Amino acid sequence: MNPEAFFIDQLRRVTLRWRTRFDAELKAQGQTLVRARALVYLARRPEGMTQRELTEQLMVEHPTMVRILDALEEQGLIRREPIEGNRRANRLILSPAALPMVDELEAAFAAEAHRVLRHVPPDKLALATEVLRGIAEQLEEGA
Amino acid sequence: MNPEAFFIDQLRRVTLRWRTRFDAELKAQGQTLVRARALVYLARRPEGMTQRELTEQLMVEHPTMVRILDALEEQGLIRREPIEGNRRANRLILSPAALPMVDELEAAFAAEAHRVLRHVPPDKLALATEVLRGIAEQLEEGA
DNA sequence: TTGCTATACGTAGCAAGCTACATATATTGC
DNA sequence: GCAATATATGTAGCTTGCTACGTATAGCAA
Repeated sequence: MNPEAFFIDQLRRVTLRWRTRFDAELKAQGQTLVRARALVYLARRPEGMTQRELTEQLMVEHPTMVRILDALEEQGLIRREPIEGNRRANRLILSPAALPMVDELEAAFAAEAHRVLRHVPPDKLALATEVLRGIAEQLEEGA
Repeated sequence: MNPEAFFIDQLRRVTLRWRTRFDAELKAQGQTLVRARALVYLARRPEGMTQRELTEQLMVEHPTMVRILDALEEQGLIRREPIEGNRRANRLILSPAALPMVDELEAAFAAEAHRVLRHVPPDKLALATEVLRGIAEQLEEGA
């Protein structure tokens, strides 16, 4: 296998394994990786944000977001609130009940990330990150 | 966001964007990224292999593989052949009709990979690959 | 040989990606 | 002001991941 193909294989491998591991860890709390990410991003913005903004930050397509939010709303962790003066957008607000869970999720995420990445020297991690960021931009330019 | 979290975000971003792009390119041929990968691996082994072997090579779980193979069999590109002396395993065989498509797919994959990765210097790509491989192993050890 | 365990494949059902299409509301340009 | 366009959200339906469970066959050990 050529180096480019092998790189792509490893990418897929790590991304999926990470998701699987984290989903398994969160299962007890009834959460998943993406839903946890959504909650964490929302917690950083107490004044709330629209679905569109959250969709961009999480880098998913909007139908995916709709379902994530449906699930979180069902769990009583967020609500979609009408925005005065803008009847097509919603403001997403974290329920007070969600705050302790968000702290737990954030801690679990950081701990797990560190457990998985602890053997990677910081300079190599930085370089790999930079390579990935460059590729992502290349992909998003459509080029 | 801390460097570890940012790294993980970039990982997900690149992996998904790559899959989306490649799926879109293959749509005209009625194929997808995983199915193409399956065909390419099978083409490298004219004597065929069992589902278990292919499952390991593609790094998916076996129910995922079952569905991929169902689709490919439906398209007439492969067949599951009984193995003499082993009544539980199947030998997967590529149909002769699939060979030209496999060549196309392999060429498309290589071309697209190169288009996306051409701006990454080989030494950096190698380093990033090595980082990813290390992380994957860490993840697979369960540690 | 008989029964336990391991292996190979399959089915069911869920989550999370995606595209394509639908609906309602804003915005903009004439 | 009205028509055309753009934006925000939602729905439908597909693929690909996964886990959990089912079934048949192989292998091994008492």
